[in-house]
Amino acid sequence: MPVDLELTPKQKRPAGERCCEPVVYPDVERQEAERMASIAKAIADPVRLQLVDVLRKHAGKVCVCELIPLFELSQPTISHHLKVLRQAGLVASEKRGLWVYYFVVPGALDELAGWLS
Amino acid sequence: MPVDLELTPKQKRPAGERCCEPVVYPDVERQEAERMASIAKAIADPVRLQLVDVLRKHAGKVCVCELIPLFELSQPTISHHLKVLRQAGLVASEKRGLWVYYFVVPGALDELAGWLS
DNA sequence: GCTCCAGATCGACAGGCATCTATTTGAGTT
DNA sequence: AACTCAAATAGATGCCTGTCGATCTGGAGC
Repeated sequence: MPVDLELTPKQKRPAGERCCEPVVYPDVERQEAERMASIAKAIADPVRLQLVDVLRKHAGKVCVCELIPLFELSQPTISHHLKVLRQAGLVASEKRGLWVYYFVVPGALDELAGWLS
Repeated sequence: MPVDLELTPKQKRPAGERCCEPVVYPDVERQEAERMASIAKAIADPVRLQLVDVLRKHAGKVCVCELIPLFELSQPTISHHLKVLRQAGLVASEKRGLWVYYFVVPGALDELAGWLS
């Protein structure tokens, strides 16, 4: 995403005319925006948002086999969504015997939550 | 997105065995999840996130011509991103003479912000 | 009317994504 | 070793999305 935050000089405008306030620029830097956007992207799917919701509300760690029947989706699809969440750093997993337990990474949502509020 | 929140019966498991807690389900209903996911999707792009950031931090309304030079992107691309934000109900616009002014719709981020915190 | 400018829309293209079925992996169990 | 089961991976498919250049729209001013 080629975003440039070095403010490029304002476009020429008819002499003495402005359409609004002088110059406006984001408080949030590009890197920060990219980080938060990637978190937002991870929860930008209803299934993933609900997965995170379940994991958050449930204090402990939750087994994948408990998550699958919550949705009318195939096991690989749920596995895929969990992978997306893992790669975004939002959740992590731990294998115990045959089963794999997922949990929300503490603080992972904080930056975005802070910006939104 | 075919998400079913009617909890489907748990899968069969070897008698007397469970991998974890009985049953877990989301606090957030499907409709709610879809609404919040669509908001998340709108800010799931660094450019759009920064656009919202500018509009939020800047109390008043901001002219499109002020937004364009903030990014190294073509005018149609910025226009497209603003349209996405508009369709998500996150921003609104108002035409005054030649120029179009955008602003954040009050409260539009509240539901998602609340869930995240 | 004609011209000029700001912004939106159109059409195209490349890359990304959600979903599926089929298969593989890896840990227990017999 | 052979079998079973949970979860991950692979590969395919159809749709969605970010970007661009070109064009359209509609208000201002001559």
